Amino acid sequence: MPELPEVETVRRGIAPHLEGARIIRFEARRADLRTPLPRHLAARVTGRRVLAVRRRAKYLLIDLEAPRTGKGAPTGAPEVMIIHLGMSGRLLVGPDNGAPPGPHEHIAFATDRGTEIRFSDPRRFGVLDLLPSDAFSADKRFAPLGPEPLAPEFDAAYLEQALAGSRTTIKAALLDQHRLAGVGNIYACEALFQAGISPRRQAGTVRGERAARLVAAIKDVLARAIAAGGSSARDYVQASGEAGWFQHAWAVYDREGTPCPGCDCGRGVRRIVQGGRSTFYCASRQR
DNA sequence: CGGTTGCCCTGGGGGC
DNA sequence: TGCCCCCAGGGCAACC
Repeated sequence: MPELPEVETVRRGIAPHLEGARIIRFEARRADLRTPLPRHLAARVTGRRVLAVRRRAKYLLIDLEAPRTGKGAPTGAPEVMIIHLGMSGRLLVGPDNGAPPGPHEHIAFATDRGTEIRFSDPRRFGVLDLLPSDAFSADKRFAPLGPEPLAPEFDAAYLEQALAGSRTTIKAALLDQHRLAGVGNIYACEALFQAGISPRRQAGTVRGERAARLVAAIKDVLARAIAAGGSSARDYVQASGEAGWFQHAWAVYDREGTPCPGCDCGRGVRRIVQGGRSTFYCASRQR
C-alpha cells in the first residue's frame, strides 16, 4: 500500500544505486501493467545515464540524460521515467547475477555498477511511463496535483482555502490529489485521528485551529512514517526482504474493534465506508 | 462544475 | 475440503 512515505522510502533506497549510473540492460516481460508500457521502452532506455531519482506525490521520477553518440554529442532529449507502484508494486534491488525472475517480476533493469532493479507487482496496478522532461509539468497526471504535504507552502492558510465551501467529507477531500498530493487512505485515517477530526465532517468546516491541527497532524504522520521506513530500508533493498511498510503499527487503520489508543471511551475503533473505501476512526475522540 | 460511482487487476481470506 | 465471492488499493473517465 505505498503512499507518499513508502514511495519516499523506496526513492531513498534506490537513489544511491541509480544516480550517476548507466542503464546497460532493460527487460519488460509483458507489454502492460495497469496501462500499456511505452513502445520500444527497452531500446529507448538502454544506454542512458540516470541523473536523479525524485518523487512527486506517489510517483517516482527517474531523470534520464539525453541519449548521446560515442563522442558525447546529444542525439535526443532528456526524458523522465515515471513509476507508480499501485497497491502491490515493489522495487527490489540486488546484484545483477542472472537469478531467474519471480512470477510477478514484470520488469528488470541493470546498471553499469552491477546492480539490478526489478519491478514486482502481483496486482498490476502499477504504471511505468516515459516522457520528455520538458513535457512533465504540462502532463495531465502532474499538472493538476496539489502541493506536497511536507512542503512549507502546505500550511493552514492553504488548506483552509483548498477546502473552502466544499460540501464533501474531509476524508474524501484529503484523498483528492488535486487539493493535496500523496496522502492515501491509510494516512488520511491516521492524520484525522491524530488531529481529532471526524472523517465525516464537512470539508468546508475545517477552518482556523482545526485546519492548523490537521496540517500539523498530516506532516507529523508522514514524517514519522518516512523515519520508520528509513530504519527498515535494508528490508526492501534486498530482493528477499518483505516491504518495510507492512510492519507499521497504525493507530486506527485496519484496527476495527480494538480499543481506541487515544482515549478510554470504550467504544473502540469504528469502520465505516466512505466513497467505497474503508475509514477507521474513534467516534468519541474525533469530532 | 463539484461530487460520486465504477472500472481497471488479482491474491487471499471469509463464508457457505 | 473446496469453491465462489468479495475486498483491498490509486487514478481516471463517466455520470449526475
